[in-house]
Amino acid sequence: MLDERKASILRAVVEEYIQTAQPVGSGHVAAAPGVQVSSATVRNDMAALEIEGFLAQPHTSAGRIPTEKGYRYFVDALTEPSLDRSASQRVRAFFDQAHGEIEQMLADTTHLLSGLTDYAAVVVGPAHEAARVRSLQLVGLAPRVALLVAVLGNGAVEKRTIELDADADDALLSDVATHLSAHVVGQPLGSVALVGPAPSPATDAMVTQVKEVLAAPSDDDGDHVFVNGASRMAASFDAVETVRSVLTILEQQLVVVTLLRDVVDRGLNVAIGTETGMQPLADCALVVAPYTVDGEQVGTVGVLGPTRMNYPQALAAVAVVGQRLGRRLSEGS
Amino acid sequence: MLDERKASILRAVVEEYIQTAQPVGSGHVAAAPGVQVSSATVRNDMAALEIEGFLAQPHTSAGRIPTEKGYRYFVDALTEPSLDRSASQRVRAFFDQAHGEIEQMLADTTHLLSGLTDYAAVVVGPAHEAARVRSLQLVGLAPRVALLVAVLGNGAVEKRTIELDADADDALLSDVATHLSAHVVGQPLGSVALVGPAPSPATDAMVTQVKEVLAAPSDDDGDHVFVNGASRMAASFDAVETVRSVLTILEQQLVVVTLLRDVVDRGLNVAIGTETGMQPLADCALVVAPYTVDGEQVGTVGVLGPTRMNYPQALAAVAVVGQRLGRRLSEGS
DNA sequence: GTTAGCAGTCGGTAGGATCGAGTGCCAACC
DNA sequence: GGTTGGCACTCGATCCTACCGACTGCTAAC
Repeated sequence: MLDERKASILRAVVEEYIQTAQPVGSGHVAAAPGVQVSSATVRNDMAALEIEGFLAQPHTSAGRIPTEKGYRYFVDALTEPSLDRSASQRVRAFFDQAHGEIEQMLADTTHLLSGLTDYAAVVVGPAHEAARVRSLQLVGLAPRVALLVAVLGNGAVEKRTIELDADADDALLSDVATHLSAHVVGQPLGSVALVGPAPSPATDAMVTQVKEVLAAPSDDDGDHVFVNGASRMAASFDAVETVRSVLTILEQQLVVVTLLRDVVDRGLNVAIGTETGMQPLADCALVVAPYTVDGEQVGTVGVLGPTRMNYPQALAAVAVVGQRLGRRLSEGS
Repeated sequence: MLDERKASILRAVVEEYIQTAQPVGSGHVAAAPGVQVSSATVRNDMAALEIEGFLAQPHTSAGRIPTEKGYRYFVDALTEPSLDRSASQRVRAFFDQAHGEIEQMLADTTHLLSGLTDYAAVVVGPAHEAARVRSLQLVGLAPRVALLVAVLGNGAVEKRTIELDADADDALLSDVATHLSAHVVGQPLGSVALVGPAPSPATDAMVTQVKEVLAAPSDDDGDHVFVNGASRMAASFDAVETVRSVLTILEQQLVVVTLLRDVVDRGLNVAIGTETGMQPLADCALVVAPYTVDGEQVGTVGVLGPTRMNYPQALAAVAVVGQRLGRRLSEGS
């Protein structure tokens, strides 16, 4: 909807503002490669862009800064950005050596992503509910306390403490576990179906109780979120109050998960300012990418930075990391 | 070593500075309860306190602020502080309802502590190495990948991914696990002793391999640290650079663990500014308390705030929470 | 040893001048 | 008609100065 030249001018403003954090004047834009007209012409177009809502002026005699709408246009107009050589080298190296516990790997992924972009990185891990149970075990901790341990197909471990109604020795627990295993192993944790009658009454009562615990949603809503690089995020802002309120968001895991899920569900890969739907993130932008394991979306990676973030780089990094992470997680299963 | 009156004056300065963050003048000190002399006398003593290194003057014609040495004297002179009613009520309520996974409980404890003090809270969990193995299991994830899952006496679960040298079916894994269990269950995870010869050659080779993995220190050094309330910490400082560097520290789990351990090992319950041994924490103070399970120190709780923190409150909160946490964790075993 | 009084210091704030980056507009130009 | 150079104008940022006020250190009296 913007003509060629205005689009170039908008792009020049965004790019310079991202770099300098200073309002951009017509002179600078005219000097930018890709803009071949005089500063007077730029001024005319910038005035128009302001009226149309793409740019704003902090005060009369200052340059322009992009509005949310301006960033949005800029982002939408980006051609598929690609990662520079050294960065993609880092990504490759990381995933080549990645191994071990899934949680550790997801946490390390936030390190990688944060290091690549210099913003805060977030990784939402696969929901345990969706993974198939590979093994189930009951371990007694105290006379009336047992720990239910379920190993899932992707290597995650889900555990629930169970307060038993009656004393149980190891043999009984073992019986219950064996009985449950027969019905639960191979099924997704989230859809634990009916379990048939148990061999003995004592076992049966306990089976029922354990099954209830198993079927109940886990304490943490079954979501696993890893955050890293909050300090890098802090460096992007100069008002400590902004930093504080963003930190408050990042500390609430449930909020972070919901936020990412919302953005992904809306089909976006970037949420700018109020597009995030969170007031404290008005000065932030969120770049996300879902990742898939065996063709199914199971999680999300993302970075959180200032609205004036380096979108091309962040988009490329998030896309590549999401893709590689999904591929890596698909290998095991 | 300070006479009565100087001590009162120092205390008055520290208390007011903690509240206002403004240099404290002689007039204010003279008006403080506990100081019965005129401002002129206070001035004389403050000059002396400055020479002795307890106070500093940001500039001539300003009030005084406490130095590290001043805070240190103040803290050492504190009589065992106690928590106010509503706070101890909160602590009691928390531990009365606390239940479930140990990790979740430790994480919730950081919430509690952060909420009580309005600073960042840290809890270092019991090292898995020290806990006795209650159950051990091997679960196959892929033809040559197995997950070793050890349930520990305190309800924690330790897991290690094992890349097998040879293919293994469930029966073989089960054999190996059974064999290992016999030798490992009941022992501390950290001191997995020799395991006798296995029934069959195939089993034996795998037993050896798994035993190696089991004996190796875990990826995360066996320490488990939970941090919360970084946003509250941020609110205590007005230089974003300070916030950033403190966040950088808090993000490095290993550094945090080492830091707390060092402080506890030195027999301190408060580390002020450079006493922490970390340059970025020069403006911070750390209040810590170890907690014991069955009489043995297994972890640490602490809060991190500005040097001008509310020491009495923080000390009381950390002490009480540490004590209750230890007691709560002792129950189960 | 303590206190009242007083001169002196210095950061913080307010008012005013200046500077300069940047704008909007207009007239000329292609 | 779109583009451009020129020009008057705006307004934040910077610097200076004056001033205020919260302190201090010192001295002399108690």
